[in-house]
Amino acid sequence: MDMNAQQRVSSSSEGHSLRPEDLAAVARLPLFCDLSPAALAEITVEASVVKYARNDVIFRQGDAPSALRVVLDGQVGLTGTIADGGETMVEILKSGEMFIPAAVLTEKPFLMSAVALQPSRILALPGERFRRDVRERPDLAYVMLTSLSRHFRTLVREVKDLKLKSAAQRLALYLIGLTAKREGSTIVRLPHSKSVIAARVGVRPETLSRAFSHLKGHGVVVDGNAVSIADIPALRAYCHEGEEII
Amino acid sequence: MDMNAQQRVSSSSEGHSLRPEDLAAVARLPLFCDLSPAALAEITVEASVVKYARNDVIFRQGDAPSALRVVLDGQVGLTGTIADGGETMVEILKSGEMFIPAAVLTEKPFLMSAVALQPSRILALPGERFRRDVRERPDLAYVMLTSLSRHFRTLVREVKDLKLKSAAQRLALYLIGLTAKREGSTIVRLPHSKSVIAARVGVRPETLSRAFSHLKGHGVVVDGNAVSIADIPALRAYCHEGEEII
DNA sequence: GGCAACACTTGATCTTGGTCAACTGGTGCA
DNA sequence: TGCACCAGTTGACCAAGATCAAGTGTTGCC
Repeated sequence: MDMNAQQRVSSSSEGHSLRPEDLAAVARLPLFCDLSPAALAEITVEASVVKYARNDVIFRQGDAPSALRVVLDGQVGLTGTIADGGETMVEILKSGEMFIPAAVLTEKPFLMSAVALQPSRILALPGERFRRDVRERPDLAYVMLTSLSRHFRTLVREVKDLKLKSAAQRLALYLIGLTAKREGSTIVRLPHSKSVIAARVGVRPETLSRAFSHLKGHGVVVDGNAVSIADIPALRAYCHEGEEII
Repeated sequence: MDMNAQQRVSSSSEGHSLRPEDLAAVARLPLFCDLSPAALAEITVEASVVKYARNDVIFRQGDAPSALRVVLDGQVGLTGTIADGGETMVEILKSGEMFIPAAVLTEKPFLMSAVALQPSRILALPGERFRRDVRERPDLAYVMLTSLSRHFRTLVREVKDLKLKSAAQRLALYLIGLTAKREGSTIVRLPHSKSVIAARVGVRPETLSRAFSHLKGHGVVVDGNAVSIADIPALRAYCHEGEEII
């Protein structure tokens, strides 16, 4: 919750702004790896990298979007807030993920605040420049379009899950997401504190606790932040996933 | 629920496919009005217009996306379904709105089914062709990107509302949306049956009824499908809208 | 070591919205 | 005219999740 312990690491004064190792890291991002090195260099001319400590606020809901951001290292949470004190985690981002492209492209105020959930390094692509690049570089526009399309579909799934599924089912889906493509039985490590996960799943921490104990009946055993899942397909079936299409 | 009473009105056999008046209608869409007439003609070469009767299914959740679609006339509902019988309306579209761009661009199965809520005329832009056009025409990619960005933000708002607001507040937001930009007091006509609105807001019809009577205490009076709102800013305040940023 | 702070859990109770059922009024149709 | 059907409302009850409160570790700090 404390503001602005962040630290600009590399900035845009002379020539190219990013340190070579940062540029290399950016080139490896799934997001930008389809772009030519030349295009990438162009796009990142005015970019900078900023470090944030845990719990630093990166921007606040309502702010004007100044830059498109990409998580280079760490974790970022996007939280929606409401006047009466309600708050929820809309999304949690990890390394390699871009955030708030829609706000930057539409030049509308942020709908969410961003907080560093872990010490993080964030790439910032200034909005004005980025919008110009998108207008002038078809390759960038295309990459953005496919990325935003994929992202859009995760949000549609989110809306459906919120309207149609129980807290325990949403938690199970979250856990399945953590297992990535593994099948059969697995042990996963929870990448966040349980209260963060609760906000992400859309329940209170108390309810998350109860949802976990409910999932015991479906082969999910929790020990601290290690979760073992006995039978992923069974868990998937429990939340009706895979019957409708992924 | 009955399938395929639809009727192809103009198709893609010889030369240009659309009737001139359809092409003119397409050119007027907010979506495409920034494109040059030449570009538009190109893009719509393989397009067709299909008519659907009320309750016709346009496509089903899980189907492979064959074409990007645009509502020329009528209303279309996008519903998400779950194996155990649960169903919800994720979105309702009216004339001039495009749907399922994300599924077409990513070539992934539909996450929702589409149903004509009213007799409708739907423009279909075949997927293969459309994807090629997007790749080859920067102007089209750019238009799609801004449109999808705007759309994305409405979904983010939806997620926040579902997580943070009560049924009555979501109904109030829906009503405010109907009033568009009007201020002060207004009377609006509900554009759908109440059961459709209930699914859209994310509650049962019974709960919608009760939410309406709850809103009486906030200056909302319902008579059939005419709704009078005494004080829009007050209603907005009731659902904490405008305090957080729109 | 001892104590405060925090994260999480568990239990009791309350609120919201869902479920089931009965009823009303309109609409279409025989 | 009368009847079946559908959309919507209302009431009684139920269930999921929130809230409030107390308790258990664990961590970090003096």
